[in-house]
Order: sequence, then structure tokens, then C-alpha cells
Amino acid sequence: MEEPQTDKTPDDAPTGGDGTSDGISGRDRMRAHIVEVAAGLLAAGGRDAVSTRAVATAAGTQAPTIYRLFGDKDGLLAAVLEYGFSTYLADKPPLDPTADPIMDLRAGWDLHIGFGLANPALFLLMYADTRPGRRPAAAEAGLAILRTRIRNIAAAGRLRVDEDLAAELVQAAGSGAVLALLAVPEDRRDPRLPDAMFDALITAIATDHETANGRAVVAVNQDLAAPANALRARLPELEMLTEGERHVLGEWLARITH
Amino acid sequence: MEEPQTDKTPDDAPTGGDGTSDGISGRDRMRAHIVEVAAGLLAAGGRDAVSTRAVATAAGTQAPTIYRLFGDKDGLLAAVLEYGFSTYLADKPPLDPTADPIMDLRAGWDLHIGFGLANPALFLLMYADTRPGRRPAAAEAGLAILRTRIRNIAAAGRLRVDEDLAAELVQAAGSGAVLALLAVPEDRRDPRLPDAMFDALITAIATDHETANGRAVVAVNQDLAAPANALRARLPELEMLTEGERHVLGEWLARITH
DNA sequence: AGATTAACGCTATCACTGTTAACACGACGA
DNA sequence: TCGTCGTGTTAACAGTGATAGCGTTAATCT
Repeated sequence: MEEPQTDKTPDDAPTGGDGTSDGISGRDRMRAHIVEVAAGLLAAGGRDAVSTRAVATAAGTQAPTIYRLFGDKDGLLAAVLEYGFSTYLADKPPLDPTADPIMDLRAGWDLHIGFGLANPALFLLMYADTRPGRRPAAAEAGLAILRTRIRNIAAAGRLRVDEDLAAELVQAAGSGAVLALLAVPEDRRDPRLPDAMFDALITAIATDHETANGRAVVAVNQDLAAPANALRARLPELEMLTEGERHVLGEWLARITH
Repeated sequence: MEEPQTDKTPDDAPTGGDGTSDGISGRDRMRAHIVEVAAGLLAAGGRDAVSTRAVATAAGTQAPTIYRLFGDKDGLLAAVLEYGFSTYLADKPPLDPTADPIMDLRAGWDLHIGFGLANPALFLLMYADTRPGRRPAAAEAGLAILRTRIRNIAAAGRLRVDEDLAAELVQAAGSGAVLALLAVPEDRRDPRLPDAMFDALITAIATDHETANGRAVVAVNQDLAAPANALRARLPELEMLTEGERHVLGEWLARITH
């Protein structure tokens, strides 16, 4: 099991060779290495798979090293969080000053949802950690990005509520949507949920594009959906229809409401 | 603090005496006792405070008893969850057939938010547990209650999206709002968040009281004819159906209204 | 250059966790 | 009466987070 790695492992820790004039010492490299390994374990096996010993042996070192570098297991997890979050953000264009700030917010929304679905364990660590009253630093960073996008909407004169409330609404709805999706097996998730949630939010938070004429356009579909849903809810009561007819009617009503 | 309860505790476990003919053996009583103790520990010290030994000694028994009664630590936690959730629901009027089903939904919303803020650890266990793809039974029970309320709105002809999506939206937004509140120290929480979130949702999900202006709607509870008539009046617009389907649908709607 | 300080890798250990095996004792049915 | 069964109890196993102390090695200071 535990082969003695007391030999040199020359490829792993050449700190003695280049440490003198190299500003970036081996410490930072080891730190980054441990973080990457821990992120891999987290993504592979969930939160329980990340133990100090597992991380240490997978990184080719020992548990106390983790404590020297990160102080705490929470410190390690925080580093993993920051690493995973920043690397995910690095792939995507961080900001594009499009004309429409609401489109920017939507892009950020989609990005966030995608991040949560792609990294469930990381996302749960960020937004569903058990400590009440505190939020990890990475979550604060994400919230800061969100706030700037909200501010852009406000600067365009299209925010109906104050910025703080808007940011909290979007943040809460986003994490809630991801959590709801994650809580359900992958093949039973409703892909409409994130978009529907965002539409609901943006209607409540921002003024319409067209602005102008008071109320809004209101899709024709929605007027049709209400009575269709009403019938669908009471399908079993329709005794004037046969069972087969009710079944077919249910399918049609579903098609109308979707 | 922890007085040794290793003495007889004669009122607690008279299993030997009445176990024979008493249908409700001391086993169930011990089970309930352990669940209550565990719930107390959970509420007091969070999830980490609930260890098998801590629960056992606080309940005046030993750790193996837990495994005999609950099989697993997850079993114990599930029992605690069900206990806490049901006792919270028991305090409140479970359903009141008010005239307005949206008011009912709002009442359920407030109840849920209040539950989350009053029992953070329990709520986190229900909606933020780390297992992806599975939801605890208590969460499913809460979702079932939500679904019936959504169904009442649909039956009143005031639901603009299908019931499944509406239920998921409300569920996700509710847990997200509670999580966002819990993640912030108590004195820095924005008390407007739950109401604002609900308003945003209800606007997206349900039609206004007035709506009205055109044809549709609205319907008192029992009237099946109103939604059927609304659909019938706009039959030609149903482009998601074929012409033949529209024809048959028209006949059925006629049968419903007669 | 030589001495000192700081960091490192490593082993061993502590208190605690979930979980299980094994034993002791009382009550029940055969 | 014996044997089985459920229960209470102890002890143990494999891991967990975290720390102390060891020898050694690198960097820094005088």
C-alpha cells in the first residue's frame, strides 16, 4: 500500500536545485499541485472523498504538509474552491460590454448555472455549506461580479428595485435553481427551469425593453396556457370523456402549455 | 452537563415487563426518544454535533442501539428530518380552502421560509445535502404539498405555465432564498427578499386577478365550462395541433361545456 | 566561512467518527 | 428444562482532522 517515498523523488521536489534564485519557490508549486489533486478528488468522489490523508497520498506527500500550507482543512477547501471557480471563469469571456446590460446579466446567469451543473460538489461547497452566517470567499467573488452587472442595468436606468435586493434575488434564485436541478437525477431534470427562473426575475427586477407603453406585450401563448392548465388540472373530473379521450386530451393540453 | 444516565432509568426502558403483549413496545418509545434528542442536538450544534456517540449518551443509551433502530446514521438523520418537518407542519393549519388559491400558495411560501429560518440545520439537511440525484423523503413531502397548491391555482384557471415547471420554480426559489438568507449573518439579512421573490414568481406563474379584458378566463373554482370555453374561442390559434386534432378537441370541449 | 533560523519531510500520536463483532442477561416458546 | 431471541453493554476496527516532535536541509545573518 504505502510504499516508502522516502527516496528522492527527484521530479517532485527539486526545491534544493532551483530554489535559490527562483522567486517562485517550490512551496507554491506544491501548493498548486495539492489544490489540483484535491479538486480532482472532489470532482470524482464528492466531498467525502477529500480527506487530508487521501489528498496527501494522492499528491505524493503527507498530511501535515497540508496543514503547513493551508493551515486547516477549511483552508484547503477554500483554496480548491477558488481554484475551481477561477479556472471555470477563465475559460469564458469574463465581460463583454454589449449594448444591452440585461443580455450581459443573462450571460452571467447561464454561466453560473453551467458552472453549478458541471461542478456539483464545488457548487454545493460554495452555496450550500453548512455554516450559517458565513459565505466562502469564492461565493463573495461571484456575488461581486453579479453586482457589477446589476449596476450596469441600474446605470442604464432600467432597474426597478435597488441594487442590493436585485443582486440577492438573482443570487438566491440562481443557487436555488442549480440545487433543485442537482437534487434530481440527471435524466429527470427540467431544462426549462433556469430560463424560466431568469425570465421571472428579470421581469420583476428590470423594466422592459420596449418600456414605453405601460404594460407589455404579453405573449399570446400565455393567455392560452391558463385555460389549458385549468383543464389539465381537472382532467380526472371530465367524466363526459372516455379514459382514452382524457389521455389524448392531456397530451394536447401539455403541448399547448409548453 | 452530562450526568451519567447509566443507572436504571426505570421509567425509560421497561421492555422486559410489557414487551410481550403490548403492541407498542418500548422499542418505539426509545426510537422516538432518540429522534427527539438527535433533533435537539442538531438544532443546538449543527450537523457536526450529531454523532452516534453524542446522540446515544444524550439519550441515555449506547451507540449500537442507534444501529439496531435506524440501521444507519443516514436512517437516523432521515428520521430526525421527518420528525422535525412534521412537527413544524403540525403547528400550522395545513390547508385552508380560502377563496384565493394564490393566497394559499403565499401562506405555504411564508410557512416554508419560516421553517427554514427557524431550523437552519434541518433545512440544510433537507435541501442542501450533498448527494446529487437524490432528495430526502421529507423534501418530497413538502414538494407534494406545494404541488397541490399549484394544482389549485391551475384549477382556478390562473396558471400560465404547466404545473411541473411552476412547482419546480417555487421550490427552487424558496430554498434558494432561505439559503441566501442563512448564508448571511442574521443582522445583515434583507427581510424583503422572500416577499420580493414570491412576487416575482407569482407574476411569472399566475395571471392577474383582473386579466380579464379579453376573453379568457376566469373561472370560479368549480366551473369547468369557463376554461373550456376560453380554449374553444381561440381554437384556431392552436397551431401546435394539427387541423384534425383541433377539430376533435373542439368536439370534446363542446361536450365539456354542455 | 561559519552560525543561526526557518522550513521541510516524516513518523507517531491524540481524540473522535461511523460501524460492527462479541459477550452477558433476561424473557419467551418448545 | 433448554434453546432462542432481543436487548444492553463493552470492545474493537478502520478512518478522520489535527498536532507534536524528530532529523535534515535550505536560506539568511554576522
